[in-house]
Amino acid sequence: MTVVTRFAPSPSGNLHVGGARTALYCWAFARGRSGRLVLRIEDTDRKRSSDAASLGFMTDLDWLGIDWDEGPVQGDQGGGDHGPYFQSERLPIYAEHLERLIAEGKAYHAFDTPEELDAKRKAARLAKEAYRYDRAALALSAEEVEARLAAGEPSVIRFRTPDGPITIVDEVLGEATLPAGEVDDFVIRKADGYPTYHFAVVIDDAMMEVSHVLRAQEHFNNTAKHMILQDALGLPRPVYGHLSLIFNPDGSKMSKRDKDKVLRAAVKERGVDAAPADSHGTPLVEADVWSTWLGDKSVQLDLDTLEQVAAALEVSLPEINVADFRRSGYLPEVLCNFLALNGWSAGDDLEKFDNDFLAKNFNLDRVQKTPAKFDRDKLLAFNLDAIQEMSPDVFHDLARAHASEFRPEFIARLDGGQFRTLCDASRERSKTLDEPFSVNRFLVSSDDEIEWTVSKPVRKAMFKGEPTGLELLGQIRPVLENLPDFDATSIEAAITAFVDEHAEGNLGRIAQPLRIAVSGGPISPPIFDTLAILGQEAVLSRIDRCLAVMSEIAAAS
RNA sequence: GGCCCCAUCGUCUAGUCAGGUCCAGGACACCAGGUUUUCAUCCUGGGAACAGGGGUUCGAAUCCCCUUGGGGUCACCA
Repeated sequence: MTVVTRFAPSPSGNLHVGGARTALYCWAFARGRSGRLVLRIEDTDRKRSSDAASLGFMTDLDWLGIDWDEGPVQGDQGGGDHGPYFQSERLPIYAEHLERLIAEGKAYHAFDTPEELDAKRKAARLAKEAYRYDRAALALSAEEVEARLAAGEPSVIRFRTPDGPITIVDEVLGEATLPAGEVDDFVIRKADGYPTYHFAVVIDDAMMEVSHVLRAQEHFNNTAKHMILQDALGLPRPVYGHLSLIFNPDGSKMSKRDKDKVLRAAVKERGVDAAPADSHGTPLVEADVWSTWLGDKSVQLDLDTLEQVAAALEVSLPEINVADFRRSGYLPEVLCNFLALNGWSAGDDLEKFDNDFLAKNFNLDRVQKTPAKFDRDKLLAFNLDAIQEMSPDVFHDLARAHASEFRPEFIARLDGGQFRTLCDASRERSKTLDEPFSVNRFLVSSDDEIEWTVSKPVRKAMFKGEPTGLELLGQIRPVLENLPDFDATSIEAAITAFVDEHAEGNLGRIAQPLRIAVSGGPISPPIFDTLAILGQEAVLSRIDRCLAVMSEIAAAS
């Protein structure tokens, strides 16, 4: 039997890490068994689905290195004999099965209004009972159903759940039996004519010849519904494996809310009283929306707005979606490795592996039953390790591609040689592809944008010692000015000679004042590289301004 | 709350299915030293868990029961 797995996202929102892990497991399971991976878009909720989201999912899967054999066509992948792969295009297929169920008395029309159902649900909740549909529609006579249908009254179709307990068989969690009455007569076609998830998924899995369904644990109980539906329709049953969820370190669910939460906290802490404005001067968020968002934790900003505000305020939002990790400079193979490790292990203390290895070794036996908490620190450590193992050439190329997409100001400001120097100087100290840029923004600032605050390390570097750092800075300026070649090697030679003569060979005495002068703070790549990247003109100009500012401070104190 | 599932260091996990080789191993994080022109990296060392209680057994992290804790679900969302 050919192994066929499927990844079936609903195209609302973005691909988050949990979904990515599911996709990765589906991919690995199929690849390791010479099987196929089907990508199916579950867009039966017309209000929430969008083409942009579908495209986004495919882009993210591509980036992760998860390719699909059947599904929407993108690049050279997709297509297949079991399409269409968008559920919204499969309505005639569902209709056929629906008619059969009704004809056989296994499904029926129901006319309950949402309001009526809501009221019953509330009553159930009040009575501390699980809500179950009361089969009110079953009391209707055939004639009455006909008449109401003919009158165009809105209705849904419900599945008539057979009596008796249902045993779910799952390769990860084992068997579980739901007592009789646990599953009620659930809706299989909505009033708008679209099938519900349960109905579409069962038919599509069968028609697409899916042999193994690996999906999130939130679907575990749904499996009972799917099984009785398969029985009623006479469809084959795939093997199921339910995957535990991925949580934040604090145990909360990972979701976009986390971004709202972080931004809201930052805004409150800094006392920002109005939304920042865009380049045209109009606020990114209208005043009233802004204040309700600030005051009400249940209110969320849309993702684009949220990110624009965060960017304007220089707040870094937690990564939730695959795209976030990409922008933060994580490597796709590292993300995959780490994701695979959250819920599966290779055994024998083996932690580092690539997708190839995963495909060859992934199995359901070693899938963890417990939910995992997502530890960004460990991911970061993995990313660092991967970067340190890269050749300088590879790192440079990846960093350049990253900068072209997310840090264009560095591409614009630095010439090829300077960019290369930055990469070489940053590789072994960078945990992400973004770090050479995020921590070195002073490299692309204009010279007069540099500001100095007299923090403790600055005070120590500038005003302590004999002579003081400030004095040394003044002395080294002409040395740098008179350098014919301003490359890292020449700078190093000059500074080393200077240090031998004026600072007892102690490089730190001058490196720190120089670093502060050109960057505004005590942190930068190695000082020779930093100066070479900036170029002579910028270095001299920044030293001059620094000398002026610091002398004033020294005089005042 | 009903129903279902799960339970090893702070976190991800190895070991559990076939009980002894485990006074529980690895990784990240943490702590203490060291290297280093800052930051970061790097090196050395350290603390850190079988949720609790009952059984079964010569012997239990491993099997059984209870308690506790955690998760899922209870939509015309998927």
